[in-house]
Amino acid sequence: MKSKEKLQAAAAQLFMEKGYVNTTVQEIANLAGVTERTFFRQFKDKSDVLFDTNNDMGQRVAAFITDHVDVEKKPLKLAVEGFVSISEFFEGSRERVLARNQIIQSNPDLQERELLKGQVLIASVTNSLSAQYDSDLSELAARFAVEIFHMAFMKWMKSAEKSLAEQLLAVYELYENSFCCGD
Amino acid sequence: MKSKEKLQAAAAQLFMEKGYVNTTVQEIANLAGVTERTFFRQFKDKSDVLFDTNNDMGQRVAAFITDHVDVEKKPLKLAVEGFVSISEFFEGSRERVLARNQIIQSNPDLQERELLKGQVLIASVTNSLSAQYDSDLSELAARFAVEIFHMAFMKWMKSAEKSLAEQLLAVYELYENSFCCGD
DNA sequence: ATTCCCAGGTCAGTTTCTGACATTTTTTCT
DNA sequence: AGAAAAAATGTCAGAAACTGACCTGGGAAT
Repeated sequence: MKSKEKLQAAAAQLFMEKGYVNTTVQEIANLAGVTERTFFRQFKDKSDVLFDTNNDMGQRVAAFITDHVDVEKKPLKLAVEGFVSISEFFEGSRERVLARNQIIQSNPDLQERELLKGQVLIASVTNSLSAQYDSDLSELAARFAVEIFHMAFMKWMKSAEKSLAEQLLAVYELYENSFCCGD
Repeated sequence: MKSKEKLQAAAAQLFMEKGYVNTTVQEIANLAGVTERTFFRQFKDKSDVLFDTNNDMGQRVAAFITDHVDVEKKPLKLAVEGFVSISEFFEGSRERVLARNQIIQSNPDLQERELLKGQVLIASVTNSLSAQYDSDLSELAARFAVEIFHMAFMKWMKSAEKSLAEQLLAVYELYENSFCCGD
């Protein structure tokens, strides 16, 4: 087990036990059996330990989009389908996702970081869309799609009744039924 | 001049002169003629000095929305009009806004904080919309409206050719023409 | 005038984060 | 295998961000 993973595991455990603010980087490092200094070599700051920096999700959604080019289809629809395509990835780890989200919601710093991740996601999706669509249109669609995902994700976490994919489609349909065509 | 304002002025000056990361809270406090301690009494952290906490903008947009209830009108349209209604507020201080934005774009921490402000904005708009519309629909419209504002704002900063209001309507029309009706 | 209040000062301490350099561990090359 | 190179981690010193506890002076209220 690499030290990075050990640190992530240790952090997750301690954040759950005593909360984010009450656990010090010292403690995380100790529990992981390494030095505080190597924590800061692996992660740019304390909050970083909770976030994937590699934008896995963005890559996957972008891949789906580039694999399903279809000039007939509206960009937002395509982007939302991209998110649907990765949604089952979350279904298996509902527990972990919920726990992680609880930690994040407990602290403004973490919320901010989560939002920044959203920006990276937008950039990925924008980029993959812009191979087929106008640049502004791509960005707008990407932003809307990420917001739809965000809402669906929140609803999915609040209640287990629907799958994430279903929530995504539900929000998308809410949009289609209520926003489109005229004022 | 209250110490809070002196600190804000000092911070703005120093951030411009030497950049955000290179200026210390010490220096800001010194230039403002107060102690480091009182800086942290006025602002929760270093970045806080750049942000209005009172959500002025959200209040104004929300006020417009509640003043212009119209069951015929789609919520997104109404929300966008809310943003249009406050857009002239920015026109007068383009210089300041640009300078401030340059500082913010120079540092991830500041970008994150700006994004959190966006969430507060979303909450305000959602709240004002939900007096007339379904709760989920209100949130979705608020999110989309804020994204439209965000894009328009960026374009407005990049070039002075169009007013912010014009950019807003341009982005909104891009949405109307390209997203609506069918897949 | 006396009390009270409160913005600000003082100080000591914790925590986060970085730079510089030493040491260990792993990989690569022959 | 064994030397050389490279990557990871340790050590240490220190700056900067932030907090808690307590003190102080001067203005507002009664």
